[in-house]
Amino acid sequence: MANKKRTTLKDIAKVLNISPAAVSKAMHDDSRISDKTKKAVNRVAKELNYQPNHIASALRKGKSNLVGVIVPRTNSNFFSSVIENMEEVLNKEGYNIIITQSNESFQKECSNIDTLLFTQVDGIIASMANETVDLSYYEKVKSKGIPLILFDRGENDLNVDYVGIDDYESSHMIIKHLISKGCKRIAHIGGFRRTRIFNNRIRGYVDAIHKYNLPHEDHLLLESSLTLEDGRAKMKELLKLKNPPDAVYVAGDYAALGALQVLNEQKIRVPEDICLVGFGNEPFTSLVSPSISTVNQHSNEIGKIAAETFIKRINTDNWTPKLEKNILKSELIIRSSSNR
Amino acid sequence: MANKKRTTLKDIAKVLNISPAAVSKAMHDDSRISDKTKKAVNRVAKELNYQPNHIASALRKGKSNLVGVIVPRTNSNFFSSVIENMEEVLNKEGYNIIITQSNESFQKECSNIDTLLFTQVDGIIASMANETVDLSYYEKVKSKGIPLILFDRGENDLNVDYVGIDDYESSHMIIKHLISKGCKRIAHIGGFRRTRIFNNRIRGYVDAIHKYNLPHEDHLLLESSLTLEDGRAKMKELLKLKNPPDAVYVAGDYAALGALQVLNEQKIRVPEDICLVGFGNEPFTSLVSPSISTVNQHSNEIGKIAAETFIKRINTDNWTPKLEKNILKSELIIRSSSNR
DNA sequence: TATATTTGCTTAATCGATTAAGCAAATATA
DNA sequence: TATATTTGCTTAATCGATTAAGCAAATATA
Repeated sequence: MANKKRTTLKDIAKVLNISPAAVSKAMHDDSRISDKTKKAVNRVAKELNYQPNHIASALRKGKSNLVGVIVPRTNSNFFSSVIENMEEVLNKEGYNIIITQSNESFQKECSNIDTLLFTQVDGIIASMANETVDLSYYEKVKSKGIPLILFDRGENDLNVDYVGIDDYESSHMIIKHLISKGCKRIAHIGGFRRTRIFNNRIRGYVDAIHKYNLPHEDHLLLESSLTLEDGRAKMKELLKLKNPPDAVYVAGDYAALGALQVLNEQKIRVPEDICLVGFGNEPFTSLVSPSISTVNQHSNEIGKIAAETFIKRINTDNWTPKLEKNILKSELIIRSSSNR
Repeated sequence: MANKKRTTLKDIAKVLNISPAAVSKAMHDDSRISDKTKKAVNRVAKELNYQPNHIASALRKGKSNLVGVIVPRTNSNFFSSVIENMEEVLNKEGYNIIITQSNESFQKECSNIDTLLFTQVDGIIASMANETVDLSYYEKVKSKGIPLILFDRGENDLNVDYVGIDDYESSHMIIKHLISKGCKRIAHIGGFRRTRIFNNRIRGYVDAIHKYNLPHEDHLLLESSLTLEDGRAKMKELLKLKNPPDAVYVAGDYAALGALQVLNEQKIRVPEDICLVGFGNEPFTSLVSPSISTVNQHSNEIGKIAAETFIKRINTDNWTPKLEKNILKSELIIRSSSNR
């Protein structure tokens, strides 16, 4: 293979008979370098096909221009869209991202953090695994003094910047919508209470139910892992009640799909007999029949804001303890499953 | 924030009153360093919470231990699963990966390649965008002398290592299956011929049709972008034929879903009136009704082999022109849409 | 006992790019 | 004209880890 050595600043300097330092400054458009020299440097750089050695510059400047990203899984419309938008902002600022997946495993998440720190990333943007309760690894990131930004699955105790949607308010929006469709007994298949976002959805559900004077019964509120399978199981539980609900609000789209499958199998008409609303706007929600009403979490905005928050942090030397908590409004997408 | 400087080899050396060189060697278990010193070094390293500066070592050794990955999009079960398996192999060997998405855009793909080269990756593992015809950017990677491995969407002209499934044979398998279900007029909604994998599926379809003496008519073979929308359009075209097919083999799952929607809308029974088979085993194929028969591409194996091929290449100094072409057997998953 | 080898380290250079400090020539200002 | 400032560079050190070369002491071999 062509193993010709790469061109360095020194090579350019030699051609022009100036110092490497002058070349470096010319490349960075330093005001103390003449236009003539700058032009010559750029010309020779192009001729020799110069590509800066990013590693050398990283070592000298003490920063890698890499941002680590940790997500539960990339294989989800929400996360991949967040990443895409994050990337756009960060690339523009000269940063590249290293994406890692935790697969919802706490252990994998910890090892990802170690990997990213080892790679000397300049910051970490993360959404936590469902399993994660112990925050010591994130404390480790904080103690390194590099920016840590959480999104979607954040943890308030950590005291770091956060971007996400207003889960509490989203629940209100859903309940209000279901009531407008004439629903009188609304059940909630929620996520695990220990995860903040799911806890907020549950609180929102309970408060909205009270606000509108609907029956709030313990067996109408179930906690779930929100997998498709568990969505099926929880829907079956609800159908076995002697007084089943006329609407079900599920805190995740996969579980909502499971619920829908059970309803279809049992020939219960959706939305005529039971209205169904999911959460997350996964693409399949519009593909199944009936299509599932769900909540759009503005993944593009979240990605963009998370990236911008990072940029802001990295550019302020004087660490300000003021945190950015960006809570976005979500959007209810009404489809067949609740549109009666 | 705690901005205490990171511990370096020098710090450890100072504590033990030996040279940084000795510390470095002790860390790497050099045979010329005494056990006593090694133990002491490890003890102090732990005490001072030493983390090696990856960047400094990368600069000195001329390698970054980063592998660049380019995929059309991470938001697909196939690609995210490939990446997951690749990561596992590479992490074990001390490599980290930088994932980038081309979003099926040739231009984005080129800029991703530039980004990765700029980041000094030690190699690139890629699956090409649909748009990509011009290979000059990949030639650039080759000319840098770093390993380039392609998977799934590869291009034979490039003369690089490749991992994928046997698309030609997969088509045969599908046609054979459909014939076993009594189908007599089998249509194919294929991808763009310029992409090798789709061309192979088309060739496999045509040859199998001939082999089994089925009618091979031009209007039964359509070329498509394989999006959901185009799947719908092409299915409508097929239904307008005066002699419509009794089975449709679609070269991608999203397009297959589009086709299914049209069939459902027009009250054509699947599989009774028309059998449907997709390609790729995207999760939703098992979720829609009827569930869609499809082809599993062994994403885990592909990821593993691609990573292993990279490791093999990076560890052989003497460049051997012998290429690895790994063609895996695929697996047909028979579901309701073709099981009559 | 005399020489050869091995052990366990040190010294100094290196990977490229960057930057603080400084210097001479050119230009501006008093 | 004398001094101050600006311009356009150079010199040398630096970011940490690594490694070739080498040296003295310890050990092995003849």
